[in-house]
Amino acid sequence: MIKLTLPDGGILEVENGATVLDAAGQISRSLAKIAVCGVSDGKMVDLSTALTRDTSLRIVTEKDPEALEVLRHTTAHIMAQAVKRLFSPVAVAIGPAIDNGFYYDFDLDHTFSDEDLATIEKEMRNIIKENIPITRRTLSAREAQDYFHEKKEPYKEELLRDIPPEEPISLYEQGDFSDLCRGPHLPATGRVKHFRLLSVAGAYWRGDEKNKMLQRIYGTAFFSGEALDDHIRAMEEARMRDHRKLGKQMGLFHIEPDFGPGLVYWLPKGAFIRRKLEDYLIDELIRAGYSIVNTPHISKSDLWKTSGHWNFYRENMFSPITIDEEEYLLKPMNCPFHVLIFKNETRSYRDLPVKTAEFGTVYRYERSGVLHGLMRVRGFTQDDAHIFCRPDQLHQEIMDLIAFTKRVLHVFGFEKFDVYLSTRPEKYVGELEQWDIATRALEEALKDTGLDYTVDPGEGVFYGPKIDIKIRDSLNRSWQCTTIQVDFNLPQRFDIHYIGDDGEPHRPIMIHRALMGSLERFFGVLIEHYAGAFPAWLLPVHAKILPIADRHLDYAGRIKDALSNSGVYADIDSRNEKVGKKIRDAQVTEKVPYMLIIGDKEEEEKTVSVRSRTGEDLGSFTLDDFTRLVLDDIRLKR
RNA sequence: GCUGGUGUGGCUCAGUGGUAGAGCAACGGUUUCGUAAACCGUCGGUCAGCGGUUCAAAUCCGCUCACCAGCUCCA
Repeated sequence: MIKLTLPDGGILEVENGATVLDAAGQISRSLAKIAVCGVSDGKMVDLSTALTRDTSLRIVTEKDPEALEVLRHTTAHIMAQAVKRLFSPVAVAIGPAIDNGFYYDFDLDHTFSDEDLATIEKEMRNIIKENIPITRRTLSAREAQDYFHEKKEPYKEELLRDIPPEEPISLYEQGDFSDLCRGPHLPATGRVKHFRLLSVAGAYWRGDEKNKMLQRIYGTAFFSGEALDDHIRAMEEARMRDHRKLGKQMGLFHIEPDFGPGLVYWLPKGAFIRRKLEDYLIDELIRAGYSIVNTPHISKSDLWKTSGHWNFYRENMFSPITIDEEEYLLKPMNCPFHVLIFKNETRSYRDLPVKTAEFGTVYRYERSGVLHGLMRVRGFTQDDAHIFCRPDQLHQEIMDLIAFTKRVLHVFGFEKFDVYLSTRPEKYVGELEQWDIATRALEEALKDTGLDYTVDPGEGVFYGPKIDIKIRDSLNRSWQCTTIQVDFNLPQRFDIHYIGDDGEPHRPIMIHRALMGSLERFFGVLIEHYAGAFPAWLLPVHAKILPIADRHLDYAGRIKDALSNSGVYADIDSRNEKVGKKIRDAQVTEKVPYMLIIGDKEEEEKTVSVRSRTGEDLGSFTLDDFTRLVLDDIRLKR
């Protein structure tokens, strides 16, 4: 007998050699039914794993988050098996579980179509019906090499070469299919029930564009039909919220693909919202001690040579413009200009930190395949700022920035963030020692604010490491907006300094930061986050007045004027339409916060009937009460 | 940039070799209406662009551009 320590601290005695499933069954029959795998000694193991010594054991069930990973991984194997049954020859590459599902990469001559997905799905259902046991066996590196060589799986052979020789190599087999895999897996194909293949796309082998492009099939799987349906519904919801769709429908922005892909036109309503965002932010910036500046859109290439952009960022810059035989470049960043503003006067250590902020419009060349609505464009406006500070101020400034960022993002209802610390990339400028100091400063600030963060090795900018804060929106999707970057390099390149209390010149440290990131992207995120239903404080129309018949137009006009005098923006739908149609347009298409329905009754009682865009009838209001309601919304930014 | 798909009036889409269609929007009228689409009529397209095949091309072929799903990259 051996002793198993369970998560609750209890000890379970089982026979030496009993499997994880046996142990689960010994705890309870129902547990064994929903068991997916086990965690023993901190390692995920199959249900069929034999236990041969005293150890800790936790049974992972369908309710645990890790279980989905196992399910999806197994579903990926079933998909690969189906593809191998249907097509030949096929080489399989990798097929992991990912955030919302799984994928598998294949190399074959036939190109998959959507019809193929249906066929593959059908074959997968066959495999599931066959309820094939999934078994694991381990073999030596040599055996594995021979095995996959014989099976003509060159990608597996390549993967094998990267596995350290001392590590055991495991193979998972289900009937006519086998795969190199760490596992664990479900015990049989029949355990997979609710899945869906979603799309097919190209993907480079190992994500490197120098390698061959493979075909990737994406899919997802869940333990219950409801969970799968929920997920499909959420995908549908995300499609409905797509900022490109809503932007068109609501008249927020526009792009002219024929006259400049990735270049954004802010339509009146979108431009109004942008102005409100800018006003709000400028207010906050001034309060936080920033100076608002404006700088040119182009400058001579010399500036970009000095800054290092010409060497390290050229592939993202637009081609030079020649003016009076001099070469000018469109700015991809604002930082060199802010450095020049700093340099424009002699700075004392007492002046520091100097904080310059600008809504600076920059242009970056992006490869044609990556443009995406407002999220990825070629011209955008950053809510950019640069902080020039003394070394002893660095830590506090970063702390302040993180707090400032959180405060502003909370206003928009963003409560959850993913924080990344990106370290030195392959192409970089400056000395290693300074990179270390900068990276440490960011890391310490992160630790001191108590934020959880992930290190992203090699993902920093060429001049310094950075903290990226990704926003989770209302659908729990993640967007990168905020970035905080420490830079020792530009101050050096431009030879800027301040006079210290010792009367000597000293080099300041520079922090680059963008909070919303780009106004375009932030706007896109907001559209999807709010599903187009912007809070009143950002909107050009707070209330749509909907007269029932033409004879109410006079009263409608008087209401509009009265509201306007108290700072509530109202519009009248004076079209010759029935009120149902006016409601539909105001609520569904325009998403105006309030609709004021007025007819004989309202005119008689000097009231308005208020309907919210959520569809709720809020009842009859006096004009004063309604004004107060809207002004409260605006004041509280709700 | 790469792989696959798509490109038809302002919008959403039908039309697979034989004279370009629908709904919505716009415009003109009728109707004056009580909480998610009234009715009638009118206008509007060198079918992304260029070239080719054909008696004949939105439709078949080639190139270019753009968009979409990804890969890669990033605010």
